[in-house]
Amino acid sequence: MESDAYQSWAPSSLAEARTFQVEEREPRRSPWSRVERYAAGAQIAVIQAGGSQLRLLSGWACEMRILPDGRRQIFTFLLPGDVVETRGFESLGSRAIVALSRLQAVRAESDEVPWVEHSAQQREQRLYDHMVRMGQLSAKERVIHLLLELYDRLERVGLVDGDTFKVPLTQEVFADALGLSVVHINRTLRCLRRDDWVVIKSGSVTLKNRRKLESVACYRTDELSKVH
Amino acid sequence: MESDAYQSWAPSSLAEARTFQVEEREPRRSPWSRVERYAAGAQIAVIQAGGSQLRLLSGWACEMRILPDGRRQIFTFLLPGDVVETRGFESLGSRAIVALSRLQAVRAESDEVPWVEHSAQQREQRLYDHMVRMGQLSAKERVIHLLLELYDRLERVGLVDGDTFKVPLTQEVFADALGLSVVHINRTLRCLRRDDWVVIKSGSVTLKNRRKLESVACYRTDELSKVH
DNA sequence: CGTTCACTTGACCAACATCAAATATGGTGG
DNA sequence: CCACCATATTTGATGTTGGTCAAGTGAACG
Repeated sequence: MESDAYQSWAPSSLAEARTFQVEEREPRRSPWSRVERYAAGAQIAVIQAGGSQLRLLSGWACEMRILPDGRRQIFTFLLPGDVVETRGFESLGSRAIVALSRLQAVRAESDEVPWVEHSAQQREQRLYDHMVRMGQLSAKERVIHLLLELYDRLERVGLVDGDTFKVPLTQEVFADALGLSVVHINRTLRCLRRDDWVVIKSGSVTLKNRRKLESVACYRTDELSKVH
Repeated sequence: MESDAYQSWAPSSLAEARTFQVEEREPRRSPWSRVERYAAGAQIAVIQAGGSQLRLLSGWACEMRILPDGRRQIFTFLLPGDVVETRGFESLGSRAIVALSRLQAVRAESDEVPWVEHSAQQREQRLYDHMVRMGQLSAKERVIHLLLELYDRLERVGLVDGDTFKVPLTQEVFADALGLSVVHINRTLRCLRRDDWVVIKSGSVTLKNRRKLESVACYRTDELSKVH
């Protein structure tokens, strides 16, 4: 299951990406009858008024909010296999779900209910982890902690190759997620590279010595994620 | 409906407050048949294994996590009228619910289901707001933003007197909630007092000029909260 | 090849943390 | 009512983290 080529995300275009674009769905070889496709930067949640749920097949998205003065906060990342919660979005766009790369998704079927619920639980768990990151961890810890989470989640759906995985995120997206400036994200990454803890190269991340990283960042593999 | 006298919260005792204490329930004049009582610092969630829900009658609690190195993150405050979520706590204590003052609570009845769900939605909304606070706002903004949230929530249950309300929180609790040091919380409060924006005196908070505070802190009154 | 966007780096500064100590404040027993 | 204790608040001095501004590099794309 190869994911789509990652496409860069123009942050300037994102702010006014109120117009979503659904590309033509074409059957292809995918076993899914109704695959929906979205372009990077597309806002994909608001259209789901009916309260139905989408499951991501490939590509990344995020939940975010934009403040009146332009500051952005990313709440969580949505990865292949995740179910996109679209309930509750009637309550005025305090959150938006935005594609971070090209995306494929399908409607969740009724026989997937347990999976959908499990996904929702994990998502809530991630919100708490993310709050700890931003409230208690230093910049270096935050980056490592987030990378470990991404590793674990991608590993679970078979998207990790050894200790390396693809991350279609610009440093600006990292900054908006972790509550840091782009410049400081950059310096932090350089540090991690210098100490040979994490190798980041054009969308590819390699975690050396996972154990050490876990203890440095107070990362605790979440029990819930092992269910199922 | 006068709330209980607030009791101070000993942070040191909190960490090891694994033992909850349920005081004797006495009928008193309260109209509730089965009122449960908790002392300040008591951990109240873990005992609810059945997945039933408690509704707070008086007193404050919080959801929090303690990191292995002792750092604490408070996720949200639970106020009178709120429903304490106790589902999902089987998933190993990644969160604890702790009383911040003396507390009274009752089991939620089955005819309260819509209210319970509404409370859960609001709680989720608060988690997002809190992430924005910690990720994007400055110290001054964070404090104001939080105080505005508390004001709105207390106002909804009739616990605001004019522009003044009681807050049974130490500055350390504020610090743990907002991801700041106690010292800096203190200095920030002094600033707010100096500029005559907020008056804080022994557990009482008065917000002068709410409009200005809202715009300073990027506070947006949440539409969801007006439902019901 | 010029444009755009992401990444990188340096210089500088503001926000916030840390350490230490002094000063309330509230609850207690006498 | 007072003295005492523990905890909370306040303040100063000082250091660190991370933000801002600005400029430059590099890579992708038409």
